[in-house]
Amino acid sequence: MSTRERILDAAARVMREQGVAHATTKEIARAAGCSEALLYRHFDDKQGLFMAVLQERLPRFDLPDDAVGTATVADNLERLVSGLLDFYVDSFPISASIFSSSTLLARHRESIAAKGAGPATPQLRVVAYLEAERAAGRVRADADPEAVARLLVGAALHQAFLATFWGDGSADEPDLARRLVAPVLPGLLTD
Amino acid sequence: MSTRERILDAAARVMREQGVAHATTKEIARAAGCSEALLYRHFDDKQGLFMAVLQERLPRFDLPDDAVGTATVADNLERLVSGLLDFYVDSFPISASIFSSSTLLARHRESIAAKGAGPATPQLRVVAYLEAERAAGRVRADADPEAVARLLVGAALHQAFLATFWGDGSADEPDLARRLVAPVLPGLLTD
DNA sequence: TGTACATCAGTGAACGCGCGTTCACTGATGTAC
DNA sequence: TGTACATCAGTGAACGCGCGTTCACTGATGTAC
Repeated sequence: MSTRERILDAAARVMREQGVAHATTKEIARAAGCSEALLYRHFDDKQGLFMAVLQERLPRFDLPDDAVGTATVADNLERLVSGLLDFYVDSFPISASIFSSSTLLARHRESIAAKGAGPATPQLRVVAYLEAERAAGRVRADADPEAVARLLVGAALHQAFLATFWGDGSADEPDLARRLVAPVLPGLLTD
Repeated sequence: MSTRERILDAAARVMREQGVAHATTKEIARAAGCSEALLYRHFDDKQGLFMAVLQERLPRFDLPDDAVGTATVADNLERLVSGLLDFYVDSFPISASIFSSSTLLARHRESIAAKGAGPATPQLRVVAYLEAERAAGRVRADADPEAVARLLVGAALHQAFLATFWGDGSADEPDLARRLVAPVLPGLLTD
């Protein structure tokens, strides 16, 4: 693994485990097993390193959306929510760092605008799935895909918020994804 | 307004507008219109000031729960979600500060454990409302109040996340609360 | 009433420390002839 | 093959600055006699 990658891993790990306030150049270098000086051979400055972490170490949310029309909608949604739970629990601690500084947030916002992706991506994926199922006739015509997507995505984010707050992998309820999907099914499925 | 309150307001404002990374003693004192030295007449140290902000300047979530049995469940839920949206949009920026430092998070977690309240409070309030309505026979016996509460609370948190990210009061959709409530009603209401 | 002292909110200036950053350097590896 | 030089990943030590914190002090207000 290249040095640059090692440094990014180390920075992400420190941010995740100790918080961005403790992510000093000294601490990151220690975690990467190198000198502080070496950080500056690979990144312009500390903010540049943080930006690189946000761009390259925030997990992407990928769903296998070839699921349209296969299995049941309930099963597909359950797997989707299960993926959302993993995604947010994983990414929340680093995502939270973005909000620690208005200048970092502004830079990240711009870099997001430049490329695709962004914080609404997971929601958009769920909306796309639901609309595809609606087109396929398995979801009611009068359903509100965006509202349903917000509910499911939101619940996953909320769970990540609580898990990060309590530190443990708190409330790893086995059936959580299924329980979260169940309440929206009656209004969603065609008869 | 007492000096102490002015300092707390100033610190909360800086944290909200610039992020906790910019909330230095110099900046807080400037915002409060006093000397840095004065901060230490009212708080032990900077972390003590931050703790006080978290305890005294994070809005409490209060719902008027005398609504059980009155109006319709749909209307009550809509007002509840509307309150949740305001609450999270308001509190998110400061809440995010908690995660910037593992030591601050640990101290806050302890102070939470000592008193009541905590990040699960909004969810518990919604659960309590739904269970009361179920006892009153307006919510189906086979409904899952906790899952529904997580969906609604989560969607509100998610909205606050996006709004804070985009900086504007982004997506102040007029009917959002109603749209978020609608998808869970079919599985919730008794016939 | 004046006078002497106590109290207290608030400050300017300094303190030391740890931060982000730079610089001159090293030592290993590659390359030309 | 040896030799002279180039390249490049990496570092120790220093730099200046801004941070959190403290201290001796001020000036206004209250209080005792």
